[in-house]
Amino acid sequence: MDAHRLLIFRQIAHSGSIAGAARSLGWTQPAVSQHLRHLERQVGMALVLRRPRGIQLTEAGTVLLRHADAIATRLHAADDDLDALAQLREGTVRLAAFPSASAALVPAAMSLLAQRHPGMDVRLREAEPPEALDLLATGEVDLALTFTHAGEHPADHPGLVRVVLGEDPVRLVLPRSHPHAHAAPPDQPVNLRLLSEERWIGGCERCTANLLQTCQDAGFVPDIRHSTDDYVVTQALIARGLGIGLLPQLALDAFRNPGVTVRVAAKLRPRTVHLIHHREADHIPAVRSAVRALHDTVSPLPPGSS
Amino acid sequence: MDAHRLLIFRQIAHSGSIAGAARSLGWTQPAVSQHLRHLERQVGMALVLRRPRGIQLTEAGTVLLRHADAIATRLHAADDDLDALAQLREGTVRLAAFPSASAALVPAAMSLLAQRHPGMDVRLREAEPPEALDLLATGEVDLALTFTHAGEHPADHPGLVRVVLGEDPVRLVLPRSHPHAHAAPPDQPVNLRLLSEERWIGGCERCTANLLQTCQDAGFVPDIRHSTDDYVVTQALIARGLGIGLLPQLALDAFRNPGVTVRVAAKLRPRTVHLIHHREADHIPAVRSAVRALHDTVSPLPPGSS
DNA sequence: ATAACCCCCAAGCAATACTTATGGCATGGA
DNA sequence: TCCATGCCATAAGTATTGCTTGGGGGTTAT
Repeated sequence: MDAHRLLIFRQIAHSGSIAGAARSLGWTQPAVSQHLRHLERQVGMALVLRRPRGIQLTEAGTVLLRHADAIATRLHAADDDLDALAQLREGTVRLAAFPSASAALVPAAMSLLAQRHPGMDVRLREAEPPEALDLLATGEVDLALTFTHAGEHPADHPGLVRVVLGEDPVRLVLPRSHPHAHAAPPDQPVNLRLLSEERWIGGCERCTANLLQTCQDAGFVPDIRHSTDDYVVTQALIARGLGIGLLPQLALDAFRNPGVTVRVAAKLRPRTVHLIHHREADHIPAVRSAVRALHDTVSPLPPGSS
Repeated sequence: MDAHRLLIFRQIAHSGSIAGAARSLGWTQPAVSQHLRHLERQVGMALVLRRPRGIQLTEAGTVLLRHADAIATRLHAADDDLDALAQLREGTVRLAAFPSASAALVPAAMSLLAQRHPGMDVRLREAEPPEALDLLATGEVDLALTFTHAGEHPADHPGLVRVVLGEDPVRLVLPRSHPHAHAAPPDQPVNLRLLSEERWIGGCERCTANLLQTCQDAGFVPDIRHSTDDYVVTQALIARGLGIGLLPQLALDAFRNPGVTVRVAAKLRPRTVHLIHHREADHIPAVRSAVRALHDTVSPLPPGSS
């Protein structure tokens, strides 16, 4: 059964004549006539009676018209649904992000997105970068927020595109009572070398690797006493004087223990935050708008553009 | 929304890859690939993600697939319905017939039809020939049984086909006690001239016209005392000796009053029974089968053929 | 009677649909 | 590691399809 011809037949049935259908289709009459003839040959039965003032449906034609109407309705429904997705009255984005971004960056972006497109549905899943990549590769999420530290070159998956969303500076975190906490103006970098005898707190696997690399650049090997990938725990330990550590600005934006002081330090290289998505993301409205919202959250529009 | 491409997309979605869809369609891979590209361009969104081992649906693709499946189901349902009509597991025929045919011929044909195609639905409407033609012309019935007397040439409507179904002999009907009722062997024609002084009973308008013509051929003008188009009434009148008349064999097959005798007579010309249908009737299975059944009822198959 | 409205058929041209040919990329086994 | 195999895409050529043009027949209304 040829769906296209079925819809032409529907036009014929509704307009009551072949010529009428041709008019409403913007065609000539023989064009429609030929389609009808082919359709009737295919089904092996007459679908209409040709009468002087137009056509009249046979029983088979009546039966077929019902189906044709149902199909036309479905096609319109499909158009409407796709239109809703295109105009972002609906649409889902599934996003995987690492913890500190999930806490600080993503909520802001989601809020911006909800404001722009109230009908959209954003779903966040917290995941460390390697897992986030897997989720993206298996299609469980549409977007992944990851980070790399300086010198790290990211593992790439086929079919995925990586764009730099921004830089996340790494800060030195000290107890409020620490001698270096207020030794100089807040914006003057601390020399890490002076902290080589401190007890340090490591973070996640890759953060700890970064800590080791940074200290090596500064000329010493840190004495890592504790390890946690939870920046609340890290700050709690620091506030109690159990060690000092490095934390990215995103984590500090998300949470700040009043018992700690944050300082910039020499040799601290920022980590890079990446946004990863499918090659086709530009052509998926919901994903595209989410990407835009994330970008706009990281680098807000210059003043004057509403 | 292009229904054809939508169904191709459905194949892609179900087979999980463009190449797979091409295989199941018997096409080459680029053919399917191009259709998908055109569809995606039309809807303005990506419908699938191209991944190394095949494709994966986007949100829009998932939405579209539901509609595509619904449409495919409808198309199959349409095929099934038409198939039922083609094979006469279903189907309706609306038939208009004049009274004596309705009583004698049509029930036999309907019974034959029911035996051949138990699922069929035949609907009879009794109507005199002129009305039957109108019903056919306005599409209220599919078939009309009419008759014409000798010399009458039938009014033709455009788009309708008239075929001769058979001849219906006209008989002389006398009271059982009438002098001519048994005056000679039953198959010897009576000379109408001998009945010129009788009282006659007329039938319907056209039957009465035929009576007048017949008598004129025989050389007299009949004395018509009563008129009825009901052959039961006619026979009741005759049985009571209130007149004599002419009746077609079909009417006598349908009903025979024991008080009358039927004779053949010279100059009596049979009436012709016509079957009228649309030009397209051959291509409407239900109508075609009804036409066949009527023919087979009038001229039964020669012995030896089941 | 002529105009207007149906419908059909046949032939020609233009758009579309499919094939062939080729290349890139990812995976899995020798 | 390299090659074989699977997926996909693009470009160009051909073949089919689809629509138009230009006939003609028929019925109805002015």
